[in-house]
Amino acid sequence: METGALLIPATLLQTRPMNEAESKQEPRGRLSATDWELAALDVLAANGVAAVAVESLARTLGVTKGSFYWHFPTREALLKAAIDRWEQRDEDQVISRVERIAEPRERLRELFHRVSREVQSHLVYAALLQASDNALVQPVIERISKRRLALLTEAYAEAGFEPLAAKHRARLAYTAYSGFLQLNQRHGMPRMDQEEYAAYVDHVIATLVPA
Amino acid sequence: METGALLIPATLLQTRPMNEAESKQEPRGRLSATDWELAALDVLAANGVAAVAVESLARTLGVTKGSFYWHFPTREALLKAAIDRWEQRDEDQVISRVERIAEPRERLRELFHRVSREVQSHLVYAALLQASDNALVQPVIERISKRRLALLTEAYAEAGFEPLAAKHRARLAYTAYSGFLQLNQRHGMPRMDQEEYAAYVDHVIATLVPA
DNA sequence: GGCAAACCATACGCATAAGTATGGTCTCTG
DNA sequence: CAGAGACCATACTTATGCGTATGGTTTGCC
Repeated sequence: METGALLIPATLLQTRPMNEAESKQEPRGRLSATDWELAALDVLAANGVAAVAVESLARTLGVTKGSFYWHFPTREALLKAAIDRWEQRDEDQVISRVERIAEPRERLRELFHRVSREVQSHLVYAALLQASDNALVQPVIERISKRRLALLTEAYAEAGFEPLAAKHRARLAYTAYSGFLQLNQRHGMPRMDQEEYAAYVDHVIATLVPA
Repeated sequence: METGALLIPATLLQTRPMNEAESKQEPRGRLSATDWELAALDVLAANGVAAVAVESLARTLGVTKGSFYWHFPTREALLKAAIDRWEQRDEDQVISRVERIAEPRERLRELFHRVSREVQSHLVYAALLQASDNALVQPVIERISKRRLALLTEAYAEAGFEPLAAKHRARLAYTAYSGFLQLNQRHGMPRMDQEEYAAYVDHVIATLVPA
């Protein structure tokens, strides 16, 4: 049903062909709405919601505002389009991918590992969390939280937890996840290296997933 | 151990005498720098860092900008003063208070309970976390994170954890804490009622603190 | 090759919020 | 009770960033 590497957003891995001098001005002919959305996701992941500004984006795309307002009526529209794209492309695929695993404990372990594998792929989510007071992103992260929480809760329930205990453990796991994102991306806490990080993930799994 | 009153910042509980019509304009004579700092902490807790604006603050204090710029050279100065006040008043007291408990497991449990007792008292910290990209608050939350993480790590180590395991468990506990703040204050996730919340805290303690 | 439509540049308007300049009023103290 | 310093109001200036108006250039297509 799905193809392999779709888990990781193209924008985050720079899969998009880096044809001309990508650093700044890259005058690759005309632009489409999609180009703007991808660029928006890039700066969203790198610098947060507030950094998604039309004049700034236009500069990095080698054009001016005039271009932008042909493709989008407003900045909000771009933000919404970009977030929608991200949400459907990444979010839905993580869910559907993990949901297929029958054994609940294995499903949980896989979920934790997936989340940990490519931290980069969660920069957008971290940025959205950070800007959750924004009227546009608030419903998004609320929706995503509900969905992921439900996934976790069900897995724990299937793994033998009492309904309430499953709910609590799911909440614990999910808050640990988003707290980790918040404290590691772009600030705070001493950054971990690769093996320390792997060891940490193992510890989390050992602690939060029943043997 | 119900000394909890000191835990909760005065600003959050409105301990300050509510002499005249506090809702809006409250013309209580002249103002001091401290008044501005307390008011700043109020809106900081209620509406985040961005909401700490001088004209807005002036309105709620019943004065104009002219007053503000007599007490402070800049908005940043106010923010720094307010955060400093909060950090020293609240943060130091939680630490020093909990550090006195000799038994490590009891110390951990007390820490979790303290944190959970008055969610209100952590609105400021949640607001700071949210604005951690701000150049002023970034070092603050970094400093606080290090301190709290060290406290947790030491407690786990004393409780018999291997050094690395203690570090990991501490990180897990701390990220769960800040993730919880992030997802509950002012957005996201369905709000919990009182008893569900208490049950959740118990679950967290049972899961993260060794028996 | 010429005309629409798609795409873009330039030059504005406008709102917000910080910060400045200047002069007023209160209050304490000698 | 008078003057000095503390406190505040009013009226600016300035910077940023969204959005608009208008016209220019490119591209697909007959």
